Amino acid sequence: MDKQYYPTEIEEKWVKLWSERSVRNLDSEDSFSQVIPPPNVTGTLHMGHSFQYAIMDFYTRYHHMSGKDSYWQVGTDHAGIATQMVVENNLSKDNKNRVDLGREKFLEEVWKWKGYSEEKITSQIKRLGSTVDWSQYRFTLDKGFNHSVIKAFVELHRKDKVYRGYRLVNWDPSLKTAVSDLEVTRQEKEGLLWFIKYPIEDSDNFVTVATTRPETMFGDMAVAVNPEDLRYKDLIGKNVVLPFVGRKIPIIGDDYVDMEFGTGCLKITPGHDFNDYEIGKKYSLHEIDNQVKTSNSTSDFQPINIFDDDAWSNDNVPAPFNKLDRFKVRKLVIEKLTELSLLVKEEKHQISVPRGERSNVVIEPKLSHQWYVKTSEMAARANDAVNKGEIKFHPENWIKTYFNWMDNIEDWCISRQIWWGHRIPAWYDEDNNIYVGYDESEVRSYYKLDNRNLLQDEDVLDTWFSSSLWPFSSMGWPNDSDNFKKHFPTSLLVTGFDIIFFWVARMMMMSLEFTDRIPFKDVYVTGLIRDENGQKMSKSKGNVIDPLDLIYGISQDDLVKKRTANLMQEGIAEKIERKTRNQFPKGIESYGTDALRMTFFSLATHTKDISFEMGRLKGYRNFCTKIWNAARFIDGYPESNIEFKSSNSNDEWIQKEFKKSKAQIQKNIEDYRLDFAVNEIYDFFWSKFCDVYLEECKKSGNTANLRPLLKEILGVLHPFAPFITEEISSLLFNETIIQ
RNA sequence: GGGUGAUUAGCUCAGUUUGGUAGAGCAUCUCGUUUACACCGAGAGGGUCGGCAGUUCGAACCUGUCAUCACCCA
Repeated sequence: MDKQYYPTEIEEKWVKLWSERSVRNLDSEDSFSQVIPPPNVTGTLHMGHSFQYAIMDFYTRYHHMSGKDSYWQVGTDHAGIATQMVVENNLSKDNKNRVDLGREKFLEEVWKWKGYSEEKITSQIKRLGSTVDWSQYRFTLDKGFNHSVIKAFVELHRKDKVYRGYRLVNWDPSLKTAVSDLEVTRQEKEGLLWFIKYPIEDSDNFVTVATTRPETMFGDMAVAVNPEDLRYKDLIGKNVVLPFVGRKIPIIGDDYVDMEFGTGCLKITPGHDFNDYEIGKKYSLHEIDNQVKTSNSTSDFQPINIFDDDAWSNDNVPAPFNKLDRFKVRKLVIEKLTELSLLVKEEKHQISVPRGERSNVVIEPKLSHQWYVKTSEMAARANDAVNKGEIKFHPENWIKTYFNWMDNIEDWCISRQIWWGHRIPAWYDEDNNIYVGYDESEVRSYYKLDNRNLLQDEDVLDTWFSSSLWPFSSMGWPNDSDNFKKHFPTSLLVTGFDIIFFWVARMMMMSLEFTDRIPFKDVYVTGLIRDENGQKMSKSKGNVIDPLDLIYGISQDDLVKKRTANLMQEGIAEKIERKTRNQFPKGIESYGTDALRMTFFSLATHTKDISFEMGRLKGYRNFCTKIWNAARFIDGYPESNIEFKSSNSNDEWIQKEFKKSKAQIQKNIEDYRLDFAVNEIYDFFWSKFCDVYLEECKKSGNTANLRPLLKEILGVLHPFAPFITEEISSLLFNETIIQ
């Protein structure tokens, strides 16, 4: 044995072994199972993935060693919007774009990219020593998956739980697709509130409305005031004349209006604001002959849309304001209102700007036809399972976050106007009648259609729709596969708190809907890995650490190169370089996978922000060396008992301590407290086994129990540090720990 | 506006259903190269546990309140 432990070569040997065969106890009837949260095929894996996979691998190995058939479902996610964006960006470097290529050619390009990314990702998962079952690998857009997604959609539709609706959606004007509420992030910002005078019909008076979005005035269909508001009470029922447009719009009274805000007069733009939409619907606002009317019949409601798909003004907007980008429209509106002396003032105002999670472009609420999942009934069922304790969150506290969202859940918009994804199995005839089915011929027979022309919906499904089927679909559902029968529902789900809504909740709803069973029993919610200052790791902050660089080490120059390559923003490279050179004067040393794993375990506390700090890693690297050297020392005493036989007080003491530690570790593992568990094994091994027991053995010469004891300890240590324990086991005992 | 969480040693963090002497890793200091290990050993320093008030024989922990920060939902 070398004097020091050099992990990388040894690890690669075991990586090869574990990735070529599945680590399973197929004969066992006892199941432990989990599914990997399938990583997006958008690129490579980061610290957060490694962190979670370390935990998943821990439990897979732990339960495997207890004799169960421990099954870890592996796979990747097609990640619709995200992946399509990556490929589009790559194409744009060659001055090509999606539309020119056409749907078919473009999809070929995406599949090519998928292959590239998938290979990187799988090799990374392997490199961490993850004991997934590679023979069962799935992709969320493979043929079988498509079958289950179509089935899910069609069944939901036939149960009246999926419907097509025409309403306001969050529209991303750069991606030109609808996105769900969850895919919109809000940014607090100092903005302006404009006060605009609208002339009252047949009068010389005005009402002044306050708005943060003057450019939408062309879509205004009413002015609302609070009926209790003495200032405006008498105006209710009168009309104002919309400047530039001449449209007459009513002044309505509704207690939704906050009298304190602005002037107490609210312009109502149902086509471009979610709240206004609700008010517009309530009064069934509709335009006839340049005059907006109210009615009692909801079907009359007809919002005015003033923007195209790219958020440029359309023909409902008069010249010179039409055919312009929305921000130019705003500028021009302010200019012209000023000229007409209709602008009273502008005031600083905190606004929250909605942006697309992926594109970072300002979201424009837009009227369109989209597909929706009815969620209320499904959510109630999922909540039931949580309330009954069938599904448990660890830490328990996340249950609050879960309910906070589930209790206010809205219908889920699942159609996306992109190309990469599961095409929606809906067809339309020339009269725009809708037919939903497995394929065109099934549709024709199901609806008993003549040979009328049918066109399939161009849109694809939200990625999270397919992800929500992952726990059962990845195991073969709707077919009754062996894996599905044996390992579903799964035992454990390890995932980040950031996707409780996106994913965890939706899996619960879908699983109960389609299998009548919960998808998993325990949900281990992890925090998010951040840098040593608690900052999110991101390319633009230049603080990203690649887990592989911690395993292998990296020179300062290479690290700088890596962090400054392909930056989106200009001029930050220098700052990043300075910071990086300062923080890593000698680059990053090689620490090995076991040290990284144990560092992750020690960080798996009940906190949501996890600062990754090199000191920890160093501590566990030292620990690995300690393990190695202890084994090397013991290797020097070949005379040995076969089993531990207590013959003096030192033996008795260590036996007692070991028993205590084992019990403590087991409890911690069952409680999902790997931070406690790894502390315990560290303390036992170093402070008790090495510092006390080993030293006593040296003094007394009673060394016959060292080998059997070490062997037992290696077993306990294995799920924490699989590589070094296997290596020592094979060197000293000529056998492997994991069979 | 509603909700959640955080504030403990120079740094990063623990503090385990139920209050009882404040812990770890890294960093620092002293001594030590006696054959497992200097990625080591022996030892040391370092904390009014965010502030205030309360409950209690006793509070980092329970209650109230204030402050600062972070995140989520609208």
